[in-house]
Amino acid sequence: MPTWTVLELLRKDPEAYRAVFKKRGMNESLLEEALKLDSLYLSKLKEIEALRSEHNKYSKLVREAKSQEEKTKYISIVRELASRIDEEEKKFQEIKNAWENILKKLPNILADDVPVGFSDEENVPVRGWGKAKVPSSKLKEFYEQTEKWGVRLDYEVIEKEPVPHADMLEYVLGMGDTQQAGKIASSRFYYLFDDLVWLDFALSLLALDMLARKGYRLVIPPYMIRTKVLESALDYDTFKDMIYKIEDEDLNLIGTAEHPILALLYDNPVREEDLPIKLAGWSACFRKEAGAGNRDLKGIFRVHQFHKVEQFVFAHPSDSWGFLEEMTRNTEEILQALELPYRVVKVVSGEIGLGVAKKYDVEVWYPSQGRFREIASISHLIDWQAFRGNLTFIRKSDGRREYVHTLNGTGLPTTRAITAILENHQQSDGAVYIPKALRKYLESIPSAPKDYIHPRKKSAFP
RNA sequence: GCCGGGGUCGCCCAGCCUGGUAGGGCGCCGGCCUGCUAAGCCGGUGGGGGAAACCCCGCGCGGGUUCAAAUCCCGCCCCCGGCGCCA
Repeated sequence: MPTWTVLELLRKDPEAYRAVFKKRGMNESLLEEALKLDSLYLSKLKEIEALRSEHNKYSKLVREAKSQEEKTKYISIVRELASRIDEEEKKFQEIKNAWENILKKLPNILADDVPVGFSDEENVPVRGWGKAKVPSSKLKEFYEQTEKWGVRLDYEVIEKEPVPHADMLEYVLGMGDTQQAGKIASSRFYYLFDDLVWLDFALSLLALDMLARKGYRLVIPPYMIRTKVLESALDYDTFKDMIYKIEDEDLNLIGTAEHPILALLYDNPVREEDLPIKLAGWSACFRKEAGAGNRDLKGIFRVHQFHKVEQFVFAHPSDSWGFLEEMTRNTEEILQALELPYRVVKVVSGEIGLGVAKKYDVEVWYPSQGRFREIASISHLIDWQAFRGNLTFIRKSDGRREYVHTLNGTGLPTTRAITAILENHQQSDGAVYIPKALRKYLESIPSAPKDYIHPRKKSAFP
């Protein structure tokens, strides 16, 4: 395999790597074990190679032997060696498996400017945008999530309590049904109706169009992938309870387009001059949301199935960092087009994810909750995923392989964007304002709403 | 699902029948030569270990036979063609 940042650091500067464990709040016994296993692996590897070398030497002599007598002699030596190699290889295979397993558990390095901390509340806001509607009862909370950190957002104090998105959806607009969906599927599923269907499409179109105009290639990926491919994308042990698996087949429903897009280069090297490869994917996403408990059970904020536009970049190691900023800006521009007030936070070392070197979350203001909620997340994985999935490019100078860098980021998750719109763009008469940037995607559709989504006239069904 | 053909280095292909150092072409990189954007010639171009010499591994994946497997045998995956079935 080409040089992997993590393995290189483990071998050349274990103490620097230990600092990563400390920052992430990880148990260092994993590091000790990795160091021990790696040196055991290397010494056993050399031992076996020496034996195999002997074996090859005598095997060659068998072929070149002049007499039958000589031949018989060499064959018996080779036989002897073969059985020793067999024995040693069994032991080595165990070591190798353990070695590979532990490599897959190792955390990525961290960027120098990742804040050290172990809870979401320590995430560091870096900037904000928009004009937030803040209920007078939530002013203190708003301050604590913005100006306290030196991040300024315009705001307007509202006296009337905002309607939570779930109530907007089901009772004010009458365009969602989570009760019946719960009955026929389970909680966290939903029916969306009428104008919200158009809104869902329009949101996808807006995000795809903005990214396509920035040079991102559009893609609809497979919605199911093999387990070993998924393992290359993430720390499978941690995530396996979150993933829907197809019965009797080695297929998993994707939780995000990130994974099948990443797999475009799975065992499929590209040429150096093809980098960077920038993609904007659209897919349905399926998530068990195990461990979410009772959080966000109402409405469609946290659901098992939704549509999402995803940004993905395969980058050259020499210039990958700029894309983290570029992709974050892209997300911000989409939210600005939707006129949604948001803040960007740098995620702390303890919450960043095993494979991630640096991550920004983008959070939209929810007036009824008095807090910013995550709508997007942009991560730089360096060569962590590339190592697992063997994602390489062929160096032009010498034809050798090198790992690509991968970055992924939310473009726009549509159902969550709908909740943000229902919260931020609700009017006193129950209608919902449609941001101007979305309108051109609705204009060509005669039955679609154009400037406002109005509550549905009551009828018996649903 | 059945029958047949196929999967070999970034791409195209040979080698398989008859087991014994994986070869050619294209592309790319470097060098040489010739002064002219060309052609020609030489070398390099899968992975690992090693300071290096060099050694080990690698022919879709996994097993087996053998002193020795790209090559023979078994299972699986994928691609192409034909047949069947079909929202």
